[in-house]
Amino acid sequence: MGEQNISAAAESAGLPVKTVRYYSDIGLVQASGRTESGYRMFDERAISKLIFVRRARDFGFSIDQCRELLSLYEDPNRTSQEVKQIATARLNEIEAKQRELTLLQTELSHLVNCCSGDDRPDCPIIEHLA
Amino acid sequence: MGEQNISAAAESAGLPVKTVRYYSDIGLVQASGRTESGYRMFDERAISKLIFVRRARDFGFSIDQCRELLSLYEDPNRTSQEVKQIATARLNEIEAKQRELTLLQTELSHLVNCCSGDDRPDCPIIEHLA
DNA sequence: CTAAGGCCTCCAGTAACTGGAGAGTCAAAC
DNA sequence: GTTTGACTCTCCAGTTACTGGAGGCCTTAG
Repeated sequence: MGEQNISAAAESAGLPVKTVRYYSDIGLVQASGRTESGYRMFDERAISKLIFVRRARDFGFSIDQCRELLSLYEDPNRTSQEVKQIATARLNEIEAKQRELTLLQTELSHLVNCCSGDDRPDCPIIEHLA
Repeated sequence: MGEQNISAAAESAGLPVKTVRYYSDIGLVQASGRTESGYRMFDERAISKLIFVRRARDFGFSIDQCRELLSLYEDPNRTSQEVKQIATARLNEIEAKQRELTLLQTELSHLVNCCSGDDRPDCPIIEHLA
C-alpha cells in the first residue's frame, strides 16, 4: 500500500473523491505523483494530510486556516503558540456564532410559541416582521 | 413621499442599494414602477416589503423562505399554521446548528486549554488533528 | 454649461464544494 | 482479443446571497 489512486485515498481519508480532487486542484493537498496516464497517486504522507484536513474542516476551520495548520503540522520548528492562535481565532468565531444563535433562538421560539398555528390569519410572527 | 428612488427606499428599509436592486432582480421585492428614464421607484407597499424581508433575513430565513413568508404576509386568507410551519422549520435549523456548535466549542476549547501556547512544537491540537 | 454624483445593466468574484459532459484508461469477463 | 463497465481525467456550470466594478446614461447644483 505504498501509493493509492484517488478513490482509495478518498476512502482512507473519509472524503468524497470530488473533494480530494478539489483539494489537489487548489494546492491544499497535492497528490504525491501521477501515473503515466495522468492518474493522481497519493502516498501515506499525502493521505495523512487529507485526514488532517478533514478533521480540521470538521472543526469548521476555513480552507485558508487549514492551509496554515497544515504548514504548521509539517513544520518541525513550529511553536504551539502559532497553532493555539489559529485555534483560538476559530473558537472565538464559534462562540460569537453561538451568542448570535442564542439570541435568534430565544426570540424566534417566543414568537413560535405565541402563534396559535390554526386556520385564522392572525399571526404574531408576521406582525413582528411587518 | 409617495414614491422613492432606490437610495431613499434602501435607506428607509435599512438595506444597501445593491441589495435592493438584487431583490428587485430576483423578483423578491419588485419596484412599484420605473421613471421614464428607467429609474426604479418604490411606493410604501414596496418599502414595507423590503423592511419585512430585512427582518426575516435577520432571523436567518433563506431567500426562498422569505418569498413564502412574503406571500403569506400579502395574503389576507393565510392561516397562522402556514406561517408557524416555516418559522418552526427555521427554529429547528437554528437549534440543530446550536447543538453542533456546542459540540465543537466543548471539544475545541478543551484542546485550546490543553495547549501550552509556548515556543515548543508539542501541541495537543495538532496531535488531535493528525 | 459643466461637473459631480446617482442610476442603469451586465459581468466577475466570493466559499467550498458538487454535478455533469465528454473523453481517455484499466481490469476482468467472455 | 475484445468488449464492457467502472474509474479517471479536465473543464464548465451551479449553489447562496450578495458585493464590487466597468461603462454609460440621467439629474441637479453651481
